[in-house]
Amino acid sequence: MSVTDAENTTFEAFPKPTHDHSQCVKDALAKALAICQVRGVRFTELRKQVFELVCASHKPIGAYDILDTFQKRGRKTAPPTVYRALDFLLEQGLIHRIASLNAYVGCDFPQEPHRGQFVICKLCGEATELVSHTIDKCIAGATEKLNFQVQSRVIEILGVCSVCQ
Amino acid sequence: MSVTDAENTTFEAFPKPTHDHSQCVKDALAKALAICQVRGVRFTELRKQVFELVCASHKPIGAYDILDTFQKRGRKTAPPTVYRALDFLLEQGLIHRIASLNAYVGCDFPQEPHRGQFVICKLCGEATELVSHTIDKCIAGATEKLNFQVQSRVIEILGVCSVCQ
DNA sequence: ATTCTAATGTTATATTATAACATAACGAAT
DNA sequence: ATTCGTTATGTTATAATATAACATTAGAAT
Repeated sequence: MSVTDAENTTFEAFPKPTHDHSQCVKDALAKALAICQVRGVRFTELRKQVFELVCASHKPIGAYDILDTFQKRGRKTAPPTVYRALDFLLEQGLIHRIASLNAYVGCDFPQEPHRGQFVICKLCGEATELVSHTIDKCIAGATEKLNFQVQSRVIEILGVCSVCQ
Repeated sequence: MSVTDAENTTFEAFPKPTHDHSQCVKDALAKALAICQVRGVRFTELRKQVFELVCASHKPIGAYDILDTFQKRGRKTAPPTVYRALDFLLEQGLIHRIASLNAYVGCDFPQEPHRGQFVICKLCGEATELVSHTIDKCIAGATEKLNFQVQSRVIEILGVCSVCQ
């Protein structure tokens, strides 16, 4: 469940190992499908399967992990197939790329475009997404002073989550 | 020259193409040398040369660019040689890695350990380092609520700098 | 001088990502 | 329903980034 605090930061609580993940996947799929329909873009079977694998856990997953899974399932797949599906999902804001891990994770707030902010546990690998308007404002303040036009941002906080401590 | 603003953000003005860069390099080398002496770690010739190449501009540089330069100079070098020197410089906080570019850039504030925050121009490639305590506090606030122990952070802001607009 | 450790050299390979071109599937217009 | 143009996927090859594992060399400490 997502939470919004006094500083106007929205975040998912760090996913408990016991949570009903099948529900997460179901929800994510339903949202993704709806978004693609509204936008008139095609949520093809390939894209759906890649999305499902990315959403299979809250741990960012590598492109080659996805590739391996496809191959283990007997589907003969090459890297571009996976990367193209990932690119589509990134463009639609359905997933995010974690630059510090070269990995991909489902977006918790796909309805509206935003710049991802992540908190990632180095022990269990779980990632939680923040949408902190305070961080946004702060960065906006610093970049305005530099007269810098922001296009994209990478904000990834690595450490140990509450569950793993 | 570094600047500190009302929000307690320290930053270098975006480097003008005309600035006297040889002075930047000289200063960086002197600082690095002093730091290594104090810490009793060896600023070897290889490390110095890699550091000089990283500091040769304010644009983050790739490991293989460094490798190519060494090879063009007639020095027979293999990737691990470069990566080990980069690892040393990273450990000592003399350079930072830019995860979104797979590249390395000199640290503007090597004296004290800190987590880098970068503003990077996609057109000219120049990077400027921020040390914003406001961003620090904001992230600390969000992570405390999650009961998350921060170990490291990646903050990279990409866009168009004042010079390139 | 000897010895231990840290640094570098060397070879091979792992990991992540894209270029370039071929084929197939789909949607729109006739 | 057929044709046509576009988008998506398949296929082959290769580029770009990074590390493992082991050998050798150079420094520092005794």
